[in-house]
Amino acid sequence: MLYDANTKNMRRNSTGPTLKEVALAAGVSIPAASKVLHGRGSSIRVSEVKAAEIREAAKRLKYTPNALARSLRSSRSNTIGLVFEHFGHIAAGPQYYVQLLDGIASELFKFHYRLTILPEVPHHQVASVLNNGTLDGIIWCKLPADPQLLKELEDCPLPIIALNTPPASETDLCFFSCDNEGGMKLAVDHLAALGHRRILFAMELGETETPDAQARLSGMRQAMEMRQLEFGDEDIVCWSFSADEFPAWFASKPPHTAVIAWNEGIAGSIISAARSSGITIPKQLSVIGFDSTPYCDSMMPRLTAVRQPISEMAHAATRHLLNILSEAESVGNSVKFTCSLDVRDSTSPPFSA
Amino acid sequence: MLYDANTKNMRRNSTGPTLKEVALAAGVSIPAASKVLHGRGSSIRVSEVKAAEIREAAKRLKYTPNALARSLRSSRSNTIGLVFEHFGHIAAGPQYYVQLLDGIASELFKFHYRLTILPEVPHHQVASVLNNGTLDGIIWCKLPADPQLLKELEDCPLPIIALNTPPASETDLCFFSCDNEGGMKLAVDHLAALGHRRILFAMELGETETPDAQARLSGMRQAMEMRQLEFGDEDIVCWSFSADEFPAWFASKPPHTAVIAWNEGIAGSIISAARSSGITIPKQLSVIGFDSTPYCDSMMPRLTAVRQPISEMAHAATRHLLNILSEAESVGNSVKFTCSLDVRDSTSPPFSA
DNA sequence: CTGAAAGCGCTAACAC
DNA sequence: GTGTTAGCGCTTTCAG
Repeated sequence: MLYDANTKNMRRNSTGPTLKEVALAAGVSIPAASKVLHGRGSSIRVSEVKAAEIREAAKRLKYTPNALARSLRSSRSNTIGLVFEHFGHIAAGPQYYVQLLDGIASELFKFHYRLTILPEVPHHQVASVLNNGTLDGIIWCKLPADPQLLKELEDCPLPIIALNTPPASETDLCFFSCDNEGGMKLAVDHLAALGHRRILFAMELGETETPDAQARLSGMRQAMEMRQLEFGDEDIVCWSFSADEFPAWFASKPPHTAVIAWNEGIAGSIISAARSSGITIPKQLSVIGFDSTPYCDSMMPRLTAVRQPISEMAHAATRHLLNILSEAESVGNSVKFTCSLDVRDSTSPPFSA
Repeated sequence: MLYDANTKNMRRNSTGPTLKEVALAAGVSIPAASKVLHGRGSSIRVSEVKAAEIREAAKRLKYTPNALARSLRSSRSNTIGLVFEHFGHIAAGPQYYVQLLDGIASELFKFHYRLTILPEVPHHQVASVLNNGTLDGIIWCKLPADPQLLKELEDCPLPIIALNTPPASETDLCFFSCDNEGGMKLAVDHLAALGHRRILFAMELGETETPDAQARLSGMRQAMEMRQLEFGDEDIVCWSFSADEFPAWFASKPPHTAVIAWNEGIAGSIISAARSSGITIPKQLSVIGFDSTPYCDSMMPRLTAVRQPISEMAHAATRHLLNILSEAESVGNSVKFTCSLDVRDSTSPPFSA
């Protein structure tokens, strides 16, 4: 005997008809229907006649497979989770974030994965948020260098990719990042070649402790040292987005002739602050930003900026995760991407030169 | 007898320990453990002693509830799906999209919902993509006015909110949109008050057929008519993002003294095209954009723009969806948000005036 | 070729 | 108080 039409579980719930109902309608067993409609089960062979009936029934009933049940069974959700440290910034902040998101999503979609954006994950309970069956893997942007967090992540059985995070020494997570040091060197070299000797680094409030920030700082330090240019604490400033304090700063600080900004957002606010203080850029002050995005072209003057290959990085990281998922492939390969410099109009030889 | 320790299902799979293992470790039944750890089941009462043991076991084993199983049982995934018509634009396009995304996400996270970004949904198989158990509700941005699609959506048992979509007459979906007509009227009024009589509308390639676009166009038409200003096909132009054709256009077209741009992106490209052609803005040409975002402030001159309350709209739409979910509340309330005008520096009386 | 049976991990109704 | 019994919808042996 097959399935009883008046079992109480036959109620049409919100998810629509089930495989059982289709099987019933077609007069076959559930596994048969499963095989025909989803083509999995190895040991089941269905005659073309029955198969046609099953397909017909499914169509007529508008059968929709329940992904939840399938995932529960197969331990595969076909969904990747994205963790953004400081997601709140995504709209307010630089374009950088969107490009990352875009790159990840487009790659994922190509392979029929879904993307779930997670709220900020409490660092002490990573597992319960991530490892709950709904996610096949994680991409964590700007993973903080908190050793305890790293430890927890390693205990988490899910494959995790740290994107835009410089590799941390003592773990075997997989890191995708840009060569921050190299990028800073490009910026310093460009300015030095133009004749600048005293250069300011403008950080963003709240970002100073991130691995990225540390890397850029040390990159700048090295590059300046290499050219025997002065670079000390006085040459590092933490900018708030409004930059109201600009005029005072410009008058009081050491005679910097150029600024390297933590990101395009900071650079933009420096430029507009300068403009409203009547300071001419680049004549009186050269400005370089980190991250070369469409933003940079809309500024006036157009912003010279270090370019990290954001989309490439996002693609590569995503692809790597997908590879791990499909073939249990080489985990632990960290990749560092080279930066380049997009020279636009916000840099020139210093006025005095 | 409780659970047998050497049943073969006891293997530690990738999702970690199960309720069963916790129950076993604590020497209680599965429902008891469930009740204590997740506090649901009504009819079960557990002694404090056992409860403590259960909690202890869970902690020791690092038990993580499987959200998949729970969702399957409860028909609730605590996840909202987001459909962006043309998601590809999100990084390249105007900030508008990000702000929407940001608004939705932040509201959702507040209520412990997750956000899943869906790839573009094939219009002929909406149900199978959306109604598969993994989503509690949908927010569809820029829902196209395709009647067949609307029909399919109505058949879909999931609550669906159309965000940034003017209400379509014949459905009972719920629409959240801005008053495009009113916004265009503000723009026209502003320009007319400054003395402009011939105004161009610069659309975006590929957007011209969207409901939003139609609404803005008709809004502009009405506003111009009301003031008895000329407005015909010659006054509508479709701009590609590069706007290389600007100089030719500026020389050949009717003597427009002002442009209203479909969005900030278009406006920005007009401004920079004008700049490189040696045309002064606003003196020789006033420019107004739709969507007042941080972009507008970074342009030179700063862009006068119509503001739709993007974040508010996103919040309201999200909240509404959540309400429907929690109380099966009033579906079908469409809301239209009022626009305002942010006057900045890209508009002035026409040169000739 | 095809159906019955077991079970993914969890919850809810019903005993005692 | 506490355990047993039934499934959520689907897939996968395993018998015939």
